[in-house]
Amino acid sequence: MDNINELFQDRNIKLTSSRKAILEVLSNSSKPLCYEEIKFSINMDKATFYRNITKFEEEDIIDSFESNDKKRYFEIKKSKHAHFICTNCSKIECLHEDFNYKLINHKIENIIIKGICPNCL
Amino acid sequence: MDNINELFQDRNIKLTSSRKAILEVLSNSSKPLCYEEIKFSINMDKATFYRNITKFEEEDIIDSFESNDKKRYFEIKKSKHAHFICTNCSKIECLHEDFNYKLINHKIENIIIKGICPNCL
DNA sequence: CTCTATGCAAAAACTTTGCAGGGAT
DNA sequence: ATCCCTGCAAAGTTTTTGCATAGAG
Repeated sequence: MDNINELFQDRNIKLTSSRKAILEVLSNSSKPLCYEEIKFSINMDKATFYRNITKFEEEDIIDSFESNDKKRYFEIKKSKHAHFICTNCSKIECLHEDFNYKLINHKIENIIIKGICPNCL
Repeated sequence: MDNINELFQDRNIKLTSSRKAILEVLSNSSKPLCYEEIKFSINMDKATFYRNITKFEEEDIIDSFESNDKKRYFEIKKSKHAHFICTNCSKIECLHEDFNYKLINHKIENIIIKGICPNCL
């Protein structure tokens, strides 16, 4: 994401420094992040954080999924890809392979594969 | 599952009526169930329930996954299949199609696809 | 100026843990 | 008799809500 401001144009959402901060952290990260991790970089109340996250999801700016550690992880919406979550070490991998999934009449938003990662095997 | 008692043989786990009850409810169900739903059929403390669920997972008797409603859903371990979870109505579908997923060096335990189901589309 | 966003504190929702007593083998 | 299981109550974790104030457009 070169210009976060673009995301706020044409959307029913106000540009605040909290929101900018969240999106900056997420777009500088190569992997999905949870509240704790984002909070580490920026100072923001958790209520504000989650309210903004909700807004971002409504506006189709980010995706989220629950990981093995019960936390929700967030990432900027980009080309659809699956996530592999290790149920042993909780590491999250982004999988860019093609999964050949065809679900007629379903809209697929998110694919999560849980299992044991190479390291833990 | 024709004989639940078989599951307890050869396993480091005692056959108690609580455990039998959980497995009976799960094996009579065509879909994954959460604590609330199982609790509806049988009377058992939630601590006991979750402790037994943990044991069952350790012993590879059941599988679980988190759904859209933040609850954990359980089912007797059977042929590997994916679950589709509707992020709108939270309905869970078991998908028996082949997904053609090949993840070298990973052990796949669970595949969850989130999106919008035909009904909600 | 108006309407939405923010921070704080408290609540909510699901799951886990401590502890004393009960049950399986 | 031993060790694991159970129920109750209380705590834990992540996320959500209410309310008064601050800030964006």
